[in-house]
Amino acid sequence: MARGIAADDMTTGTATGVAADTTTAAGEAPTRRRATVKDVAREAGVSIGTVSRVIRQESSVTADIREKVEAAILRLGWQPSMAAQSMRGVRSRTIGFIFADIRNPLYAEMVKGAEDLLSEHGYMLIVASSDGRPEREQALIDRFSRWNVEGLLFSIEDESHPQVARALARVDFPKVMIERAHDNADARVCADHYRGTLHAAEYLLDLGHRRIGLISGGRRTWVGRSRLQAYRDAHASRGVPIDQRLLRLDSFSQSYGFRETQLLLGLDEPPSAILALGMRLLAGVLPAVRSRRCVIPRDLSLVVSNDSELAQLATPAISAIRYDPYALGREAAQLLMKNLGHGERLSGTRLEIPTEFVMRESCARIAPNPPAARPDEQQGGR
Amino acid sequence: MARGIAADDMTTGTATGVAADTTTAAGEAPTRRRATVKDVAREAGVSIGTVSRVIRQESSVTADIREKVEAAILRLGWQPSMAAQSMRGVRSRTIGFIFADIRNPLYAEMVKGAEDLLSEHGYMLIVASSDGRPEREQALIDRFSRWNVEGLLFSIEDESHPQVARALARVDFPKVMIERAHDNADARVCADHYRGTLHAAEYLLDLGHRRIGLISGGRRTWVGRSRLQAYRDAHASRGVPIDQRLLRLDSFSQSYGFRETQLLLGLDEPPSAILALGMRLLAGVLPAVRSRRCVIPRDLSLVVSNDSELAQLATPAISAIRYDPYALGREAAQLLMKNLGHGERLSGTRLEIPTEFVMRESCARIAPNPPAARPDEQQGGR
DNA sequence: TTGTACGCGTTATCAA
DNA sequence: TTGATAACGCGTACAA
Repeated sequence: MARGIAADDMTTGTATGVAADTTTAAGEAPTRRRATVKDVAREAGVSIGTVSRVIRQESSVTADIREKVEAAILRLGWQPSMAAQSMRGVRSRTIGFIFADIRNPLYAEMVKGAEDLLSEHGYMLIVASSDGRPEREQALIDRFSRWNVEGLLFSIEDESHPQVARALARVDFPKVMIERAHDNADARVCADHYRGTLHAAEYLLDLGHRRIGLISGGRRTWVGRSRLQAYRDAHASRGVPIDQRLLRLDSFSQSYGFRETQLLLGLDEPPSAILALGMRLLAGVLPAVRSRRCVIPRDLSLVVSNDSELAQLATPAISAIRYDPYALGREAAQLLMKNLGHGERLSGTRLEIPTEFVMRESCARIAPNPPAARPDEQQGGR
Repeated sequence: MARGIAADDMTTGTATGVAADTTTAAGEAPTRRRATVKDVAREAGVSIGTVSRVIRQESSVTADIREKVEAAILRLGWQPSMAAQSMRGVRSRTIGFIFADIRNPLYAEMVKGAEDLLSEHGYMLIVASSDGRPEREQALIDRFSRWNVEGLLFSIEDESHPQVARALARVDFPKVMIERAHDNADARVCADHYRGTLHAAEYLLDLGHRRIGLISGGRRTWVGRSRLQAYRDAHASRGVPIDQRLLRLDSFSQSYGFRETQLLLGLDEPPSAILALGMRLLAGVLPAVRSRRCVIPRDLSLVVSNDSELAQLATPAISAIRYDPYALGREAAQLLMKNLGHGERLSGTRLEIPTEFVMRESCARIAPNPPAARPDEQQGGR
């Protein structure tokens, strides 16, 4: 009576059969048993083999029997148990995706991209975040493996962590790294951060900037290394030396962006430009800049990565290094599907998503004279 | 020979053991079989029952045997198959979460909140997005059920969709609705949108606004209804009639925000204030406002929901109705855990997350005289 | 074309 | 304390 389900079925169907719960004498928990093939077979008056053949779309079933079975299935609301199917070697049609934090909009986009492509292939995506903790990454890999996922999309936190490497090695489904490089993966998909960063750094250098702050994270990942390398190469190509104190490479977090911006602007020789490379940094950089009554681009030029609504709509609009994370997720999933198709792995495949530089209003040319004494910068007099 | 497991074990003994693959004579696919209890039992020289007892932490196993078994497990890299365990009724320790689109940062926060709480209880969260399509919602519910999830967090798209209602009814685990109301769920957690919207609307009315545009979505959900009700009640309490043309209630999308803002501002009698209630609307509203050379708050007052970095850092900063989606996700998961604990369902529980109004610089007082002719509004006199 | 019986990898119940 | 064995729900040879 608390649950109208059984009652409803009774009145309508020929016989609810097993799916209906056995309400024990008193008003106890209405624990209802899930229907099984046997129940369906009995309900339809056939054998379990026939039921199995019906749901597996085998052609060797006569129309009327098929109808009877399908009706019974509908009546009982039966669905084959994944567990039992899985034990018989039926594929799970499921892909796992592990990354640090779903709150990073980039990952959210990638997840959506992957999910869309996978669903086109009848696959389902299950995601879990690791918080960037290697133990959790390892636990999740193991857990996914126990769930019989058929493949894994993974954005590892520390590419050189031995435990995680071992966990990756011992599972036998294809693995695609996202924005990372790893020997134990079959393929990787990354945005072209090197080129994007190179372009941005050269742009700033060519505007005359000689002290460019770099705020970013991911020291232990391919993304971090590419960006730093591009920053260095740009300086080398323009013959500009790098002041190590301008490098702040320990985190992507908003609070880190805030703190390090303040510190940079407080230096004796503050940078005249900042590269803030990491989705959430901008929301920390902007308040820090404003708190110092610093005006962009007059007092400071700024380039961020990735693009965001905030970068587009801030005043002034912030120039950004952009790429399409949705496409990245989609490509990665695509690669996984290909790998699943071939028995052999297309190992070593490496896909690169292009980056583009979106020029807005956050950068200004700087006078080539040394900023030692600046008598005229009081009110930005023309 | 096809599966070298036994052979490998023999030869290596303590070393890599079974997990290592046996590349068959030619360069064939190194298809590796997963180890099972039997393998472990054989490796450790015990029976499978003992192995099972070891991993289930039963106390009735002597220390030396336990050690032998654990060593064997480590050597073979064995993990009990979820499928087989599941068939024996072992709980999956997994919760499902269904919503429209993970790219909505609110959901991302909720997911994180739920995930954090669940992991404290040894549970794992698996999420999937429905794209707001009822068929997909239904398919996902069924799929989760087949995966033996123990509970479901769900933000249904259309509360009155019969198919989805039936899908919900036929699965027997506890279900908690997120930001929605539904008879077939055991509990619900919502933000107090009514109060938040009421406060915002009254605030605008008290500033003298008489024509307040409302842009939002979710007609078929509790959220949408609460907001509209609050909007109406605020007007009623201030004795202000509502012009139906100011109501734009068909979507939460950014593009909808852009289009409807343009349309509203193009009316013969445009609104003097806009309530944009939906996370992604602001990114559409702002450009639309700017494209009309309309200045906030001089020409238009604006209040949005939910709060965001964009609202905080835009110029001027935008007043917002705020709540904590992380807490919402966490509370919902908490409720689910409670439901799992008790055999009986704490049905009908309803939790409300408080909203607050964050006043910033996007609203201005408006003169009480009718805006029919406005000769002095050329350059914002004074 | 349909039914029967076995096995998948676990857990749990018996005996020993 | 340990070992043998019967389930669990499904897929599938094989028999009818």
